[in-house]
Amino acid sequence: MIEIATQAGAAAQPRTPLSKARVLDAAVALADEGGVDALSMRRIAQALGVVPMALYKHVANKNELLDGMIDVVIGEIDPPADGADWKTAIRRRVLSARRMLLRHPWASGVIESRMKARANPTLVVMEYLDSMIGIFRGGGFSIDLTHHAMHVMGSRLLGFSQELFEDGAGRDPEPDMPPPEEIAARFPHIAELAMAVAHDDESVVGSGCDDQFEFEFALDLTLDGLERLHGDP
Amino acid sequence: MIEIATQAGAAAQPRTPLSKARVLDAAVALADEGGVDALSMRRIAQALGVVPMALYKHVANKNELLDGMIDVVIGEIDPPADGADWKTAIRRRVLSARRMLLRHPWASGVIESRMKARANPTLVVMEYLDSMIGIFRGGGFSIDLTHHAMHVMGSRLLGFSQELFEDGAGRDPEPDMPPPEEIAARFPHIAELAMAVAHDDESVVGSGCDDQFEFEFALDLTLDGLERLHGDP
DNA sequence: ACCTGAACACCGTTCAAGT
DNA sequence: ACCTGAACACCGTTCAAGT
Repeated sequence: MIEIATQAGAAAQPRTPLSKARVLDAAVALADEGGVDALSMRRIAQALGVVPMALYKHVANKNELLDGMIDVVIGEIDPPADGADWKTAIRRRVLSARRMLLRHPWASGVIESRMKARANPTLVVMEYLDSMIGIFRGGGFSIDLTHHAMHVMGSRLLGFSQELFEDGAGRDPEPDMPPPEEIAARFPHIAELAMAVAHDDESVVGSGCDDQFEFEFALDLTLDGLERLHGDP
Repeated sequence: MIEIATQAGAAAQPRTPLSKARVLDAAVALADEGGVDALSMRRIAQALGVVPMALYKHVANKNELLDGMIDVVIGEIDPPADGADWKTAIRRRVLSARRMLLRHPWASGVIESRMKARANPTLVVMEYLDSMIGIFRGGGFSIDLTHHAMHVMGSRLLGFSQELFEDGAGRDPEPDMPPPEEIAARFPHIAELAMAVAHDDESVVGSGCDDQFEFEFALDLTLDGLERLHGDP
């Protein structure tokens, strides 16, 4: 009876044994809902009903955990559509990657921080890059142009927007900020642009700026540029 | 005598009173030499010969410190060259920003993390953006095209390379990485590219890839694309 | 042999005690 | 009134003690 009672009590925390996949899934879920700041070894362990040290049996350290989380989300990107020309194949895959990033807003920051830390790309990321290179090569790009294309695309290959600022809506008004009219007077060009954009599409609430449109605009400008270089060498 | 001895002892730590500028300069210097991970309130205080809490008289918290550091390095970017057409004016300024980023490798990460935190851009950053918008407008860009141009340029306006990976040289060989020949077999397109690049310019040691050239290549492809949109609407 | 609690060396920031 | 040391609530990770 004592054993049964103990098992009933243990049923609150999952009985399925810990695995690397379960640790990574818990970490991704935690980051999805609370952002990357809410991600700590202690908190992942708590979510799994496990003592913090138990995690270190499945991931060597936090960096390996982050790499594993990257692999999980990269795996969500659609495989390359076959039969399409290089331009639409690249385009579709990048847009799929962007949808993944919108589901996992923490991912771009984690990927970037792992790059800055001079970490090696994971095998999953290399697989992704290899397949992207293959699309350019299959489209008839020379090795040199493919090399340049990979640099030109850069993080956009993974759906990064490369914008300076995120959507401005829902930002805390800072106390030391001058009032809007003074801002407008000091930065006339920003004010002019903000006015025009706000007036342009009144339908969209918030930023008054269609992120998806701007992303595709920039992506197409880049792909068109590459196509031109590919066409007349 | 005791007072003199005390002053002589105090001469080891700077006697000039603390100011926001001195705090920021110390923080920038610390980040320049040790990276952003070496940056902590406690360590800045130590470098200034001051108790940690003394910093909070000049910066409200660490976020305000980071914003101040951003302002310091943005201030190092050359002012816009007047008399030049829009394209060379933008080009020169972006290249100046890139030189700044190479001097302060931590800056891009700090700027990005402040963006992700949905912080408002500082007045110094807004001044920079306002002047960049002004260059496009002065070059005859319509409001709409200027708006798109600012999105297309994105973080490249501040000299960001937007590359997926930094220079691969000097990276720790990870233990779980397969041997090079297996990598080459699993990722044939990457291998082909790496071989070609390494063979291409044997003069450059390390990555075998000219970062400055690739940056300008991508920048010019973008500016050419904008010029084309500007020219034939 | 395995698991894990306590401990270590940090961190940003608060707060009360001391001058 | 001002300054600051100790303390708080964290963090990733080590390590020895207990089973």
